[in-house]
Amino acid sequence: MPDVTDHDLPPALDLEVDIQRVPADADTTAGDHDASMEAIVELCKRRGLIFQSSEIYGGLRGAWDFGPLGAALKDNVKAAWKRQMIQLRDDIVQLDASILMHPRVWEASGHVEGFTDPLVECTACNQRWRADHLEPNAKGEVYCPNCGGKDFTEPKAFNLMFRTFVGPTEDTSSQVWMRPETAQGMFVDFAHVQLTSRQKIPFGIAQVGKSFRNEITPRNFIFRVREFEQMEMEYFVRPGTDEQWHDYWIAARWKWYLDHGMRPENLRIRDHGKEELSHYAKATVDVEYRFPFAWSELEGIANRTDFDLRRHSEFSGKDLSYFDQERDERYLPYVIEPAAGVDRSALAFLVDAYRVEEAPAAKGGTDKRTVLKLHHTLAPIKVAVLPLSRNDKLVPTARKVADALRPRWMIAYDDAGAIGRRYRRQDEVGTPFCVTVDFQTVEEDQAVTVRDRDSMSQERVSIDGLEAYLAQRLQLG
RNA sequence: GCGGACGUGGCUCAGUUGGUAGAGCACCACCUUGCCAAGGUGGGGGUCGCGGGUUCGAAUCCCGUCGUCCGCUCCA
Repeated sequence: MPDVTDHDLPPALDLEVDIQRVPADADTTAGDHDASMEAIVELCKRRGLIFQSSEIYGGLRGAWDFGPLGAALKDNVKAAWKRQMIQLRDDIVQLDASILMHPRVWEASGHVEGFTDPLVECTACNQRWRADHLEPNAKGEVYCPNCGGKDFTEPKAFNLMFRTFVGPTEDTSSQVWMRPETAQGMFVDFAHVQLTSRQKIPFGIAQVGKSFRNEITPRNFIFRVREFEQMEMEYFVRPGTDEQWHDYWIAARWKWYLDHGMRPENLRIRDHGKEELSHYAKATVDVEYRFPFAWSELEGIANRTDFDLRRHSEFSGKDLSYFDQERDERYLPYVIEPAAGVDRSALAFLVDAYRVEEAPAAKGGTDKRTVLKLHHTLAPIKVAVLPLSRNDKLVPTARKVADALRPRWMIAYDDAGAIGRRYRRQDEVGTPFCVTVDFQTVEEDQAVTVRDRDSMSQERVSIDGLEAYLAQRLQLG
């Protein structure tokens, strides 16, 4: 086998902040945090960002709806991910595979078997256990670790995948699964995408989409849910270069979170322990965020080896190996997979941006303001246009200013209530800039006041130059 | 799935021993030449998660169900 050349290896990445890497058994306790989960949930509900699914019917556990601003935030997270993963590179292409796939896909992937836990229940104390986790005693009898009872219900298979049926009959031949991860789409379509996009290894396929897992216990707001969205990328590399590429993607993903405003002290990389590794992985790290409830996973970055392509080759009978023309050799690529959760990332960005600060009050002294210091790229609304008061002189001009900016950014227009109150409203949902139209604007200078969310400083800017000014101040991309 | 707590207007809550719901904030309209929330006047909005039961009568008692939180189990 020829030597591995630089051509196959990842480029170096400059990191402004060193990666904080911790061992598998690192403490998960979150400690003090600026925002409580209660405060976040309350804000999301009150401002219509995120609320329970099917609320008028009592809600459905583990399912959440994203309202106008929440949907915009989530879109911005996904767009920021796709920008880094796809738009700014020429070695990664996008895929949008279907949620329903051939049932054999999930046999090959190991999900039919590996995602099924045999659960038994102790008839004495009703505690439930995984049958394969119960330890026999000296006599070889299986007993309940809780009460010592020896009578259990029959093992009941609990599969984390949702099941449904295609076509008019509901029998086993028409049964299909709803995907528990988007990754298999990239593996199953690997050869087709590689060929048609004329990519050479190393290269990647990226996908953003919904996945479904029938979690036993949805918990922590939108952190663990049954229907969720993933941002996954499968990067195919030459065996032997996989560990370098694994390190590269860990660094690249670390950088991405920081580039989008996440505070480094709330972020860390945790290695998986051996018993923690998935059935497909040779090595995995989690990108963890310090949520108010605990350090918890935002993203897993796994070295999946050639497990998936090998299994799909076996199960489908189709050769999924790659032929390297330069080397004149054929091999099954190894895969490095950064797989991030959209919903939990959005939650982490919200928590991280949430501040309660001292702010000057109108009648002297100070006052509290709640402000989401979201990165400009992620803010649902970029600019709010506010006439100083609702007034026949100011409103038409303010409307005109707002309409002129709309084609370029998400704009809010608000003329209800006191100006200070409206600033607070915009702070609360993270709008970076407020533009205020006053009497001086229409009577004298055709200029407006631009107020900065973070510093609360103000600057006078002519209407003619407003768009260019904002474009320069907004840090997007 | 088990155990515990809980579920009252958009939000946060109060509702005494069961007799047909209140507050603050928010919201809407008008007034206020007004730049960082909580001035004035007026106004809309809940039948008490949902279903059933007991009762002359239930937000208040009972059962079921859905949901939330904590712990266990499990897990991205």
